[in-house]
Amino acid sequence: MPAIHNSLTGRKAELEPIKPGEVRMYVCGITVYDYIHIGHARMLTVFDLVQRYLRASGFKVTYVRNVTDIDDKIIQRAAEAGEDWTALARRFTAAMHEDCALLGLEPPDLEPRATEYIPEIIAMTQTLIDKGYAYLAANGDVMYSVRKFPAYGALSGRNIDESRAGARVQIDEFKHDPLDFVVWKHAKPGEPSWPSPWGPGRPGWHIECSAMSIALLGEHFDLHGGGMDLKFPHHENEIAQSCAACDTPFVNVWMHNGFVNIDDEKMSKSLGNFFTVRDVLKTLRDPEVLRFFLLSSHYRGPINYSAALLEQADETLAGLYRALKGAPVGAAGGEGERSGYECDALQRFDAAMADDFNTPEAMAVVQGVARDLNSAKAAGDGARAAVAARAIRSMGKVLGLLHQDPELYLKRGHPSSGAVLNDEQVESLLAARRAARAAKNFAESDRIRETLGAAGILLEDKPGGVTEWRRS
RNA sequence: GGCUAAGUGGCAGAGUGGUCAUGCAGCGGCCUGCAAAGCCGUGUACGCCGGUUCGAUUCCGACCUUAGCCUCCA
Repeated sequence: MPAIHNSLTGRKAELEPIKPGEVRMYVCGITVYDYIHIGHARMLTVFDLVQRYLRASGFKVTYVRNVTDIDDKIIQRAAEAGEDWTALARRFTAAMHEDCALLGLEPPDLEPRATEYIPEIIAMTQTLIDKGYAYLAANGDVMYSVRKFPAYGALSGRNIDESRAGARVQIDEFKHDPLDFVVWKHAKPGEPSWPSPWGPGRPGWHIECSAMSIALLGEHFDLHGGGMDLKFPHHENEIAQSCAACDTPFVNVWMHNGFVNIDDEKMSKSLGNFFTVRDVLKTLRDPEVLRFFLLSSHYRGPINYSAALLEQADETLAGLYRALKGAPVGAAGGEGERSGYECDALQRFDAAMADDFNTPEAMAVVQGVARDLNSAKAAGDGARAAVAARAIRSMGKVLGLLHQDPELYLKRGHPSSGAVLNDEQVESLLAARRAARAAKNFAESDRIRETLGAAGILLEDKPGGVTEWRRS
């Protein structure tokens, strides 16, 4: 059983699914008012990994990741752009899906949109009012009365009496208590709205996740994830709503991924250190570099983003593909019994992953096998190489990495180096160099190598007069 | 002010009460016409101060520093 750090208890514990063999998980997805940024990419990648690993471990997984398609920012952006808010939300949902596909993310099993769950949201709001947890404020909003829920603060570990609400927040005169939050927002003139018992309005942010997760996964499910910053107040509020409405424990394990920082500072639009996935991908040889980078540190810690670090990730990943290149596939003993060597490697990999998704440690296992693969190749031991390559591929599959054809991967140019020469031009220069080398005209062959090198083409002379090449 | 993380070698980043993380970069060697790639070898790393211990980077306590949350936010 994998052990997972639970934000609710602050400790690591073995996963105990409510239904044996089955994991139901909900992750707070994207509010679609803009293109996704690398912070989103980390969250999406982390939970894609969680989902993949749990499946690889034999669990039946139901992975729900919502789309928030009604929200203040969407309305605001649409107004600014003179675009219909539904059109804007649809446009950025499609863009998000494109980016997710590039990042190699498996689609969630279910992807509910807030606007499709208005009846459920209204019903849940009514239940909260009926049970005395929510009230209709004088301004027409339905508010949640935080003081009515004794467990409030359990997830974020805060005592509500010690919070200095009001010190930095404008106190809303319509709230009975400064901590109270909006469940249902009444519509201002011209705003999108749905009819409700409290007049036309729209859901608050927190209620949508409560309603959608319960509608799709039931009142009590296994795992709930999201970014660190959602712990408070979003997830705290979700717990307050769901537990109050259903009188159930709601979620067993809460997972929160760390942030992507820029120069050790939080990425934000106001600081101007904001990177969209689209822009970052333009600077990379392959989107896989970003996934590799994001998984090369543990999901709960912060990760610092910079072009230099991505460069390092590119080099390391390329090294893995270099090892895989030319490794025999399904050679002697290929598809049969796993050797002791392979079992050992896979076990160490699995132990790392089962320990709260320790991807850095898991990747160190992959590196070790890659070294053995290189040794086997150098020794001409095809059988050993095939076994190692197969182990790397199966570990890579769990990580969502190393699934590409090494040859094609390595010949793909790095955008910054500029693809000056096409494959044919490279081949013809290589033919000329081969002739020069055969004639022992090394001055000429070195000149050609330099020409190629200047164009970002790296050569490797192999035994038997064969020269392999790749782009830097 | 409250709460929560974290401080590891040039860089990134795991982990552990007492031989090894791992990768990138560096250095030496092998290989190569020379390279490249690869392999082998190589670096008195664990914020500071105390304590526990035969022994602490790892446990405990104080301190310093940094980041995040406390307001929309992955």
